[in-house]
Amino acid sequence: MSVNIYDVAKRAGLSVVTVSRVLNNSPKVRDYNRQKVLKAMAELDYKPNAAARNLAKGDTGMIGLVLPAVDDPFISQVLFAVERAVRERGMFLVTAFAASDEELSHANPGRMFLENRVDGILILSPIISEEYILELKKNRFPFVLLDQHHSAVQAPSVTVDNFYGGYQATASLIAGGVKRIAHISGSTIYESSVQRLEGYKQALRDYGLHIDEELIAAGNFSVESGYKAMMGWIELGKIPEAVFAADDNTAFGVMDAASKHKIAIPTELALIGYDDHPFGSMLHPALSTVRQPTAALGKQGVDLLLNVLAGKIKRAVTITLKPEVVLRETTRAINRPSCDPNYSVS
Amino acid sequence: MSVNIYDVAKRAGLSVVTVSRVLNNSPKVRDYNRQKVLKAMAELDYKPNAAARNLAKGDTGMIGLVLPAVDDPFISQVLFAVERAVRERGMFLVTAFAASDEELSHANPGRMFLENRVDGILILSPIISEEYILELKKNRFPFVLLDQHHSAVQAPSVTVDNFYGGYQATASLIAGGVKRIAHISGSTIYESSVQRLEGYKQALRDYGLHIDEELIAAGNFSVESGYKAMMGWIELGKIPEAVFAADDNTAFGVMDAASKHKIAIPTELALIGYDDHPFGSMLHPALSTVRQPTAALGKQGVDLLLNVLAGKIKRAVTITLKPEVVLRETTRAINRPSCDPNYSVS
DNA sequence: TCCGTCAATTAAAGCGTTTTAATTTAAAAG
DNA sequence: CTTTTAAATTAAAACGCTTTAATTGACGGA
Repeated sequence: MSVNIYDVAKRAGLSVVTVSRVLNNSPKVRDYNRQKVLKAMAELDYKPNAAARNLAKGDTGMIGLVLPAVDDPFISQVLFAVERAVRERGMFLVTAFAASDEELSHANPGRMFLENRVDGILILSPIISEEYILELKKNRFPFVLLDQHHSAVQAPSVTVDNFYGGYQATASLIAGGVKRIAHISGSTIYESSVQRLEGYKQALRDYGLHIDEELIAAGNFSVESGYKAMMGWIELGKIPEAVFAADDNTAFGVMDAASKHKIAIPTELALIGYDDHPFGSMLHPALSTVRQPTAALGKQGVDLLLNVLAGKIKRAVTITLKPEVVLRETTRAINRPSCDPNYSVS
Repeated sequence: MSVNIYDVAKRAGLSVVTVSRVLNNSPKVRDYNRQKVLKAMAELDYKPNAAARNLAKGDTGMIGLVLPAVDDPFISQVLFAVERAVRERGMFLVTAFAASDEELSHANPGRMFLENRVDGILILSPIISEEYILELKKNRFPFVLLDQHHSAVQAPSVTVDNFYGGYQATASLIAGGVKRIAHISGSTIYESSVQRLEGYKQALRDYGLHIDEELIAAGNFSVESGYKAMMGWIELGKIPEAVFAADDNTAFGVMDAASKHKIAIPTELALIGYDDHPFGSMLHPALSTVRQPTAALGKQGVDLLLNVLAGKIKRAVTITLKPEVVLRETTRAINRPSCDPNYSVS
């Protein structure tokens, strides 16, 4: 049916091993013969059979990525970075989305390693169950955790320092000369939310500012939660001078509420988000934010997994990356006149 | 090293074929024996080797998806739908993102079929080159086009009726009692943009409205392009009564500009976008839009490809799906008082 | 009791590669 | 010109499963 390595060998007048060597660009093939093989391949339109190669070599050349099925720029960016890194290493990416934790633990990712479909998996889902991770460990299936601290279980992982991000975001607000700084948190089931909140608190403490629990609202990484929190403060007549939102979505909600009540940003209200959502830079005023190293997260995650696969990793190493504050127009920078008309809104 | 089918057979006291039959749940295994096999598998923690199965069966159990690496809800939603459909059919999804057309044509997707990594591929990228498609056809590699009309090349595809969407969006604006309706198009290199524009024009014609070329702005599916277009009309003193934006991003830009100039939506300016971006429903006012059947697109795409793989498809069929107008607060519906204070902005 | 039939099982070949070990060829050294 | 060494090639086994064809076994009818 389809042309195989024997057909190529016959056409080239050489043995299959020579053909195989060319396929795996082994150095021990005379250049003259290599050309003959290449020519035969081209003439026959030969395509190596991946299954056969995998079987013989004992690996799959594929990496699995488990991630939540949510349309979020952070997730997307990491996904792109992982795919690119995997591709650049000559491998392929198999994606397994999980709508729920339940689905995640049992359906696809399970099959992915139960059927030996991939050489190893990366797990981006923040709500992966400990049980699932333990199962992977028990089965000695290679994996790396992305952006999650699983304190209970030792596992190789690449994370982003959310405490640092929260601290820096708050500090950059403080640097604008503002004192009553509110925070709208993300869902507290995520460790990242908790860390950002802690960073916020620590910054306030370090700069001698009061921590007002009434200015800490519980959000859930949604536009709506930001809108509601801000509306709550407005209705209470307790409008903060600045808001550190747990993510940009939340910040967009704050902007929406502020715009509705003619609260000028950043003169009356300074604002900073988190995640560097692409929309942020297009709004007027443009949203200050904390940019996560998504590209590095993806790339280093893949590298770490590859090292695990190569057996180069002894213990459960954790790589921690630092996010970066991006100041745009919703914050008042130190050197920026706070009443510059360019920064007033509508 | 790892436990294989022979180990299971030995443990169960049966032959490998019986074990294989159980694996493929063939009916011709006595239930008593099936239990023995299952028990042995569990005891030995047996995991079938996918490569070996693929080699023996002649397929890979994998579907490839080629798509652009852009963070866009439409893309994400189709991706989720495809992954789910693929998973539900017991297969796996291999994703290949392409940052550019160049990268798309030559790098990953090429390898995907050159190495027989997948049984077939779905192509979501709107800017796939004709050359690439022809190469797939020439190689008789099974594929299905998603959301793209490739008039030049006959190929099985699932598309969404953008003309219809543009027409309905415009018609819904007209139904609100508005006459001077502007349009901000998407990049005209996309057939979808052209179709939406044509639908818009046809609606104007059908309702006896004048087509004013000055009210047709060239956008590119970005917040910025919407902002600029709207600002352009404002500066020209030629503010339309309504805008049909080629996508929600563009509409967000329009809202931003309107808010900056205290133009009330929908009383002074009615607005409708396209794509049903999750943000749209969270804004105040909530954005009216055209929802694309992303779930159906993904699912039917997979089904069509599977039919192609099964050899059930004779000619290059094209399935066309219809989008759906979602009216929220930025449009004035017929039965809705156009001056209701709830709909005025800031 | 024997034979035929059907169902269930087994033996063996094959899927397309890689890889180890053995062999041939070429080149260099004596 | 022979021998030694290295380089390149070849033969054959292995990877783990599926599948075709052959075999065994059980059962009922004559």
